[in-house]
Amino acid sequence: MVDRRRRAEGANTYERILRAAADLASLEGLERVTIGRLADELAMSKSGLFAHFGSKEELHLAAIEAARQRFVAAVIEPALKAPRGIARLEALCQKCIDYIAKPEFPGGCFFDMTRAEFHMRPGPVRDAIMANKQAWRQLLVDVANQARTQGELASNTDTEQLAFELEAVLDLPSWSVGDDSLELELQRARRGVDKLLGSARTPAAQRPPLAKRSRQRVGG
Amino acid sequence: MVDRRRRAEGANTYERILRAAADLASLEGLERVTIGRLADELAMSKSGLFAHFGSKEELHLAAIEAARQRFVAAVIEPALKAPRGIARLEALCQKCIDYIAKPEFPGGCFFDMTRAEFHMRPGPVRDAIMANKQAWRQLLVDVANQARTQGELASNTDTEQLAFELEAVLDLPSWSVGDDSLELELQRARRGVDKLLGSARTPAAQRPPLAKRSRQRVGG
DNA sequence: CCTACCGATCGGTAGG
DNA sequence: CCTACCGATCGGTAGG
Repeated sequence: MVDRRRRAEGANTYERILRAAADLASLEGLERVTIGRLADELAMSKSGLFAHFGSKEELHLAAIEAARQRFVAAVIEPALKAPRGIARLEALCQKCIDYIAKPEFPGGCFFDMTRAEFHMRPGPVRDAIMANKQAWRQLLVDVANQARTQGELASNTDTEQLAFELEAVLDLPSWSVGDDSLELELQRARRGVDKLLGSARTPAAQRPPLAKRSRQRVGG
Repeated sequence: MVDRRRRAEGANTYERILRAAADLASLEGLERVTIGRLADELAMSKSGLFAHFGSKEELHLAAIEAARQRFVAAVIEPALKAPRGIARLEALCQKCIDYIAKPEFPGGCFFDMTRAEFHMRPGPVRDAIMANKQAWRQLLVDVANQARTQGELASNTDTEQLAFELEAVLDLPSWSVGDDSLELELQRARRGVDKLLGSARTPAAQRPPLAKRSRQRVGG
């Protein structure tokens, strides 16, 4: 039964370890992703688990890479189906909110959590986390620039400022995961995104607000 | 020399422990504020330090209370010197940015860090951290309500939405403390605050933007 | 405030 | 992938 399920999920041990590691990191931070706790959770011996990695730091780096792939699959790939420009920028924001609403990681956003934990701890782990957050910011800037070039955002739009503001409202609800306030905070994030895009949008590029749409079409 | 300095700072052992605990928590999280590390840093024995508290959880709770007092002294008390309403709301935002720019805590905001760390870990520590964050949000709402009542914010302003958006842009620069991007992120936060207050402000309540003022008068 | 100590857990290794 | 083990550190206690 267990063997069948494992085969059906196509998850080998290495992948199962990294999934459990990223999930646990989103709940309590990478610091608490210890070899002993993971081994217990996966019903393995410590050394059996550890043998997949050269060190705890290598386990952390592998968990970050696994989390990156999950974020890309949950947020970026679906949003890239939307046409270039304002529709794609909106889709990125919507998918990012969905990714917290129906948590890909049980504790909220893996990268918000680990950035908080490691931002003052120099080393490869910090660098990998920060590189992912910077790539996300840059993606927002790039897609906003496309929208501006296409005439969907006002020509004087400061797209780096806009990306900062979008990231700010998209990040905040992470800390309400597991709390009664989550739905309200997510709705405020949706409205915040709408306000930011609405005020930068040119009249020709008006669309119904995110906060009032129950589902968004992202097909391209 | 050391004795003289201690007396001059008026810091007894208990206060010194809690200051070091909150500082370290802002850098690496409360999890890493261990009795052994604190004792080393303060040149005390583990048990001598531990004797001030009933448990590690009590130490954590005391550190949170000490951090609250430092936040109040650094941000809230100075801002409350500004007159009620929009000036006070602006002063709260400015002082909150200053509190990251010239860090009261070496790792950025103690409460941003510990909220990330504990939001999914039920218990008194989580509750105390969340209560502080909620009180800050509610203060923003209350002061915004005063501004609206005084006719400085448009009568249809959703002050809970505004407080969410202000908190979002004020929180984000915390994660750039210790990074080259800090100054730029702080400037974006200032501009974000200006945009939010500017678009909610009534024409009668226009003021020069935060982002362009080198210093703000907060006297009442 | 100290020394001395407890069992549990940490990251990691030896050897298979 | 396992058992068995290492020294270091954890939170906490005994006794002064």
